[in-house]
Amino acid sequence: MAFLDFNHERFKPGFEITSTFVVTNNYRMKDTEITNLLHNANLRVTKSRKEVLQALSETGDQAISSNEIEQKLSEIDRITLYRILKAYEDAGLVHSIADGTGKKKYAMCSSNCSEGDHQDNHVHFYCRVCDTTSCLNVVIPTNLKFPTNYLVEEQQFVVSGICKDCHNQ
Amino acid sequence: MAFLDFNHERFKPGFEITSTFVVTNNYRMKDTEITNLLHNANLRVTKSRKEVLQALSETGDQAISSNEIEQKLSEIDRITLYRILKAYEDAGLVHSIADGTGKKKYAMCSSNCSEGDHQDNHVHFYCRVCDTTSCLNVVIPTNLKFPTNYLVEEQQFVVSGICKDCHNQ
DNA sequence: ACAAAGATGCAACTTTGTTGCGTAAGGGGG
DNA sequence: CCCCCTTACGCAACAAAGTTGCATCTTTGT
Repeated sequence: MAFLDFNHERFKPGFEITSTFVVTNNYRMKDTEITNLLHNANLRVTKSRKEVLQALSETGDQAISSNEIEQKLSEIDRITLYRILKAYEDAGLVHSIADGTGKKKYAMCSSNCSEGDHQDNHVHFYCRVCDTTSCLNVVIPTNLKFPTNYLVEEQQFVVSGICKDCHNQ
Repeated sequence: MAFLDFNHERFKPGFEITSTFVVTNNYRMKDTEITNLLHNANLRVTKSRKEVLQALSETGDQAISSNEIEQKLSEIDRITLYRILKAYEDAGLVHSIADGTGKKKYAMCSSNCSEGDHQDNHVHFYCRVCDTTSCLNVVIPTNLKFPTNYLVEEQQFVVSGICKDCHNQ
């Protein structure tokens, strides 16, 4: 856990991003992969749960809302979906983003998103043209000089504007 | 406007915060001040609008929800309040924060928050204990090395955890 | 003071999200 | 393979946030 004390220390996060920006794959997971993922997370394997993970893996780095998942799956119950997403978030399989649109967006955690004390420490981008939120493969460094008094548990860095696809038109 | 291109340039914002963390005043604005503020923003001066600005100025650096404002004012219509807040946001008098709670929080813009192309470029902190969101007097620098392709218009940096008051107990 | 422009207030509605509870299904033990 | 406990599902009902339309009232420039 990092500490904040803006009175005594400089707030100098010192971004030093080493990774370049690469769009993560829109990989359609195999059934066995999904089952293993659920097993490892101590979650029961059900039809709905597998479908939700499937849907999230297909969208890749693009974060989608509960409603969008519901439409992709058509058969799933709305309330069940909420509960599944909550379970996934608690388990660290999925992270949610408040992108300013008022709707929570969900995306699969990448492998570097550790369970338990899991932080979603990458930058998100919201495009106001195509109304999509995506995960950028750019990590908010955890070695920020956060001083005392404030206990920092999570950080969300959402950049909004126009994404590369919409901007090139 | 800054540009993003994670392929060619390092995402190296290079935080260099010069201001220290100081809680801004919970200053109760005078009636004439409020009137001037509205005039300068080309907004009509009405009872409700003055009261909303009053309420927001009283909370100071603490961002509050539409609902909280409604309760402080008791007489105001819920829908009118939404419209007032929208008008204030458009005019650059007020900025909103998506702190992850699902409710939009509002706070007055400080003087360095320029109108028009107004960015709310300071860090926000959400405390999960007292359930409050506050503006930190710490600015996200605008000289981030944002390269091409992505057009960056706004940035929101929300840090959450436990605030100094709740942590010292 | 008048008239146009704009703000207000009410109704009705949509969307998002939550809670409770009976039923169905998963999965470990025998 | 079946039983049974635990957990997930699905429905209803509800709560809260936010939007739209429209008639009425208020502000403000002339």
